[in-house]
Amino acid sequence: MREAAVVARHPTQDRILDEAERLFAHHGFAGASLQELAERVGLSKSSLFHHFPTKIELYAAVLERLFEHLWISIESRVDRQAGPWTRVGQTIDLLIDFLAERPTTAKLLLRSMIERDFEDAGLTPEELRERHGQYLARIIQFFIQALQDGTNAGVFRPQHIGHFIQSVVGATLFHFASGNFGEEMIDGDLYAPKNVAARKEEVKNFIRLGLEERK
Amino acid sequence: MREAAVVARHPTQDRILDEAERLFAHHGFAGASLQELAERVGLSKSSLFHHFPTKIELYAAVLERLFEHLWISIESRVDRQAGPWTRVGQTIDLLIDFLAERPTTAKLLLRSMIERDFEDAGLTPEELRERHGQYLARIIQFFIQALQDGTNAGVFRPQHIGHFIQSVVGATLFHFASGNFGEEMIDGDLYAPKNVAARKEEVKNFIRLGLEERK
DNA sequence: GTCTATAGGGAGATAGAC
DNA sequence: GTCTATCTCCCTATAGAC
Repeated sequence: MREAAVVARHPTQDRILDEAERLFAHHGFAGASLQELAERVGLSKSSLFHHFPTKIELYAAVLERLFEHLWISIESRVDRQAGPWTRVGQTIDLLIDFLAERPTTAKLLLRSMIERDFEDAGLTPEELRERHGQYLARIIQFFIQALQDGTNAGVFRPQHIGHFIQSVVGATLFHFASGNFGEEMIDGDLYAPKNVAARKEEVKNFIRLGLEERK
Repeated sequence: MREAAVVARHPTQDRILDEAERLFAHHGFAGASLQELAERVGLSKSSLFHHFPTKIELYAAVLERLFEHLWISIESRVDRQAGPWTRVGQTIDLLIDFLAERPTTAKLLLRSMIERDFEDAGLTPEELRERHGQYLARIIQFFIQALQDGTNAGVFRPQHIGHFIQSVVGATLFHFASGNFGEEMIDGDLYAPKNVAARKEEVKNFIRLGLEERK
């Protein structure tokens, strides 16, 4: 049985995961080279195989750590006793803070959703769910709960929760992964603190207008 | 000077482009194999090089055709004399129709925005802009114009247009590229006609709530 | 736990006949 | 315009010494 709490890792493994995260985000699973990874970490290529048995396992470990960190960040900092507005707003803030921390995070998360690398490598959906899917499911469930509480309390307009989450995820993940396109849209660095703050307000404002029960 | 209208192509080239579009969408630029492409088209691998000099040129041609078709679809069918609400709504409908037509389109467009394959291959930003950037710029400009007209007419709330477009693009492109994640969210096939229609209403409703000047 | 050496295959691209 | 044959390179992964 996999441990749900933070998995202890060897320091060398963490250095490998850090560099692998950057390479997979920039080049994708197929485009990332273990030779380049080894050089950046300062190891020989074959030493990588001592820590991770295959390339796809390394990729899975990168994603697992990422989803784990995101879940811990949200779970440990959102006030579960607060009202639905507060919980939704805090979750958005923490998600955006997480994406804004490193420019590789949003690209990697987006890739993991649109690509089929695991299926191509022969891993079953069940294996995937046990690895990183468990954290994603908890994050989504946490958000759904806040939305349902708000609807039940009559402060949120009733709506299709799934479509709403698709819009929120699209508006956050896509923005921070959008590269040159996004920089032209907002005419500046996506990751500059003032632009990150502006994005938070944009998304929360959109949520407020979209959710608010009209008086 | 590049011709702005539909570029005439050899039938074989179009068959290659059709299959290449699917392969690049599924596996990414690095992950797509020219061997597999040749087999699917029914040609030998080296025959591909008669029609397209390099893999990256083939990829560029796939994207150029895609952006060209999207631009033509919008440009030829949106009523430029209509009011801002109508133009914005029609553009959203046509964009979603375009994405919904084939399950590969949204993935490919999203990849082209988040990946750096062209830069990695040594193509300059200027070359890219001349190839498919020109169509993207026109589409965005068309949408911006409708938004500005609405704001000037006092029917749209003033706002940061760049951030707003990021939200709209995220809510549409991400949705249709989101694969298993999206299917779990809406509990069904993303491309089923009734779910496509529901997505149109969701996005337009979001836009209406977000743009409408409160009475 | 890290290394050197290498296996074994597939990649993109080219040469040249027809 | 399509083919077969081939080049060269880089890929993931393994073997085995230290």
